[in-house]
Amino acid sequence: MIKHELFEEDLQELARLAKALSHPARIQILKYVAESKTCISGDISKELPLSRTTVSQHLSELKEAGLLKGQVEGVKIKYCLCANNINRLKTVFQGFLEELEVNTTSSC
Amino acid sequence: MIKHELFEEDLQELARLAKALSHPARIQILKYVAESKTCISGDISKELPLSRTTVSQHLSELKEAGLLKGQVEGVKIKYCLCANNINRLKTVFQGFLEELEVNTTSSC
DNA sequence: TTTTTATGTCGTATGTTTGCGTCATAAAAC
DNA sequence: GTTTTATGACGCAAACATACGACATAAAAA
Repeated sequence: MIKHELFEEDLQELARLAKALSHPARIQILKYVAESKTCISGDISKELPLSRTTVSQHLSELKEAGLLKGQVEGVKIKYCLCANNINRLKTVFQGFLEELEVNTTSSC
Repeated sequence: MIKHELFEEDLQELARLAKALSHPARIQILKYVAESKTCISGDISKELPLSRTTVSQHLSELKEAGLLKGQVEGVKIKYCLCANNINRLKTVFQGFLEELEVNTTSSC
């Protein structure tokens, strides 16, 4: 009995994406990968005030959400944004934010 | 030792807002309040596949995040979007999404 | 071939979220 | 004044998230 499934799929998708962004470490990772060309896993860990293990877990979550991909390069792993899903993220969020905008009549 | 506080305040703010949107019930509530003029607490509960108590808790979380306000009207409580903070939400998210957009060179 | 380096996985502790029933309260209807 | 209606607050259980040390693995360097 997973209550999430009782909601419309588009609500679930937006909620899943929002959840991926719901921790400052994951946002910092996404920003860092976006702005750096290198984006090696080890470099990411060094940027954050968390243990390497914990960062690795946050990386997995972002991979799970489809926002990142990792490519093996010898011993190292090069992470990069997954353009398709980042674009999907934008579409979904912008659509939602516009829906909220339209009726600012019911606001206070 | 709250690890969240080790991150920059702008990352924390975005994460807090994303967390408020990280459950389909809360997204449905925001959409419903945005599109309906009435937005009585009881009506909201009836729209969702959750108990009234649980919906009330989600409403509190949205209030806590500043996205909603409730005005007492006799026995009933009328909910409405909080325009200021909804706009803040838009600014913050759009800024973030643009940052990700700029360097799609480092993508795959 | 041994050691070092980069990384993921596992187990576990602690903390947070979700979901709901029961209770309390206060306005409105009777 | 009693009952009904609408609602939040409290307390609890189950599920999930966060954080990390210890271990495993596999490429590269020595």
